[in-house]
Amino acid sequence: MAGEDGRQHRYARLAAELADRIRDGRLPEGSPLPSEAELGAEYGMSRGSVRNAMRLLRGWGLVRVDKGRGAFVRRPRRRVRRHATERYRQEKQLVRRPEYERRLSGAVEMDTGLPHGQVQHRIEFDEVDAPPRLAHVFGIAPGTKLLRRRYHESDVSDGHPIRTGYSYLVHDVVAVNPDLLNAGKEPWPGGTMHQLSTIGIEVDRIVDEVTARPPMPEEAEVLGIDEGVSVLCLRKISIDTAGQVVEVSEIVMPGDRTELVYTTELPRWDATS
Amino acid sequence: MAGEDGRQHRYARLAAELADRIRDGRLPEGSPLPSEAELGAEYGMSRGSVRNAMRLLRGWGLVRVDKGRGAFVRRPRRRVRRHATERYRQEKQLVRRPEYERRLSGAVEMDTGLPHGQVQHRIEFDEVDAPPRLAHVFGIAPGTKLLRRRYHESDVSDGHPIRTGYSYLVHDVVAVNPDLLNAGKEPWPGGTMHQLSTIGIEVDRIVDEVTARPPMPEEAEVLGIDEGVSVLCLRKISIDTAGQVVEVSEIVMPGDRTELVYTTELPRWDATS
DNA sequence: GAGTGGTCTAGACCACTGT
DNA sequence: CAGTGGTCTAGACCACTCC
Repeated sequence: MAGEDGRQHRYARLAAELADRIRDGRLPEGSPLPSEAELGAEYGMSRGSVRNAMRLLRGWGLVRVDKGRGAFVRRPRRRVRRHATERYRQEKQLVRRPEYERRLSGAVEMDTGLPHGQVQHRIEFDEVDAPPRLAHVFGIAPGTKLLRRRYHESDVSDGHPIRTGYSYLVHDVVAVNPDLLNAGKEPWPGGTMHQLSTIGIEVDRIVDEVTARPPMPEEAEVLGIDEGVSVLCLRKISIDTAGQVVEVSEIVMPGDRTELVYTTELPRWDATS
Repeated sequence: MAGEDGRQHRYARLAAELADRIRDGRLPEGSPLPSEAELGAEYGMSRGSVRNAMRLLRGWGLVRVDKGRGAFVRRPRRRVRRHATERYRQEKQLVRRPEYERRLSGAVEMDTGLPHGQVQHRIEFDEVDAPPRLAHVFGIAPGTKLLRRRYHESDVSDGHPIRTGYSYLVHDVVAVNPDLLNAGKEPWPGGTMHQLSTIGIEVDRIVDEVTARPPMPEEAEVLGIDEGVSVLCLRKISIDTAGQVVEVSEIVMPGDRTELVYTTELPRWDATS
């Protein structure tokens, strides 16, 4: 796998060489790499080529770089496992529970898979005209007023951002309950599904669309990742019992510390129900 | 969003500028970009900086580069939508259908969401000793012999690779039916779930773990994407009715043309069943 | 102030594409 | 053949961190 590829570019070979050193422990976790200048001298390459190698290593998640300090072997990131399937079902069940109970098992914590109280939350509300891509999903006219809620969530223990994104609701639909337009009411005990229940909406199913891409510069900054790392994009579409799309969330998560988990139960062959 | 960020680096500004030109149609789909030399002259930047900008644009999926020809505005890729939830349920139901029917609705086609007959398939079999990460998932001793099946799938219409990856089965378990060790029997009508049914295994549920990262060089080559594009990684774990893990698939898909779709049905509040 | 990585420059050679 | 992007070099200045 990491053989002697004679016909490779120098920077790719250097990256592979360093990756091997890291994987077999010759460069242990947390230890500093030689500086770019040193590597250049050691391997007889210009700094530009060394930097190309470093770009690969950072993308692979093997190396972290602190500006002004140096490059370090990254300890494998603890991934936040987001058990989407179970989490959605729990959130719906929770809607029917009393408020003190909803308060205890915050929807946000379920969402991220982190222990209770471990998630720091930030929300901003505003209103936007539905762009075509959203109007199409909601089945409404482009330009219809939407309530847009921007979320930032981060892990309290290390301050690392976990996800950021937008949740969209049709403004005039949720305006029936003015509390839903009030950012001061967030985080709402029981989450969005409970919010929707206050205006008589029961969510019937949730469709998650998952894609991946490199981060836009702004996302890289907000999520605290660098250019070379991927992001997981989740578009979560909630559909009510009438088949109407009631919420669309567009969520961006750092690819190097996120894992989305979906469970599909399969009907038994011998089951009669 | 694409405002005048005065304090940005030159290559980032150039990338943003070109991205704007593309998004508002001044650089239409399929049209060639100015060459790196021309851009450098036009904006008074060195070629290195222009290349940094191009690297961003390629990562964002806005620009495709043909070596020796030039850079072109990429038409948005038609994404292959993989309806995982429905696909798994269909595959299980299909197991109970007669062979001619299984043959018609090939599991592979369901898997990719492409029309029937649109998927080109390649498979290689071999045997490996279970590495710790797989032994742990299977609940077996590290070193236990596994049957490893490597898949390559591509779209017949344009030849683009769709996914590649490995499927692992415990060798001694599937060896009960020698046909399952025979690569010549692939593609198997009805897919892996039917294969497992021939040795008395009923799959009860499937757990999908989804992550994202930049491609390894070998994956970039196999999938026909370049360094800057992300890959979606899917680890699919099949669990039988006894709770035993029976198959682990590790699949890599090009992030710029793949979309994973999961549907979560939520029990009705007023339902009695 | 010395060392680090991030950016930028101005050259060079190469493999590949079109003609 | 000329033109393209991919690689590589040898310099430079900057902002930042650590001492």
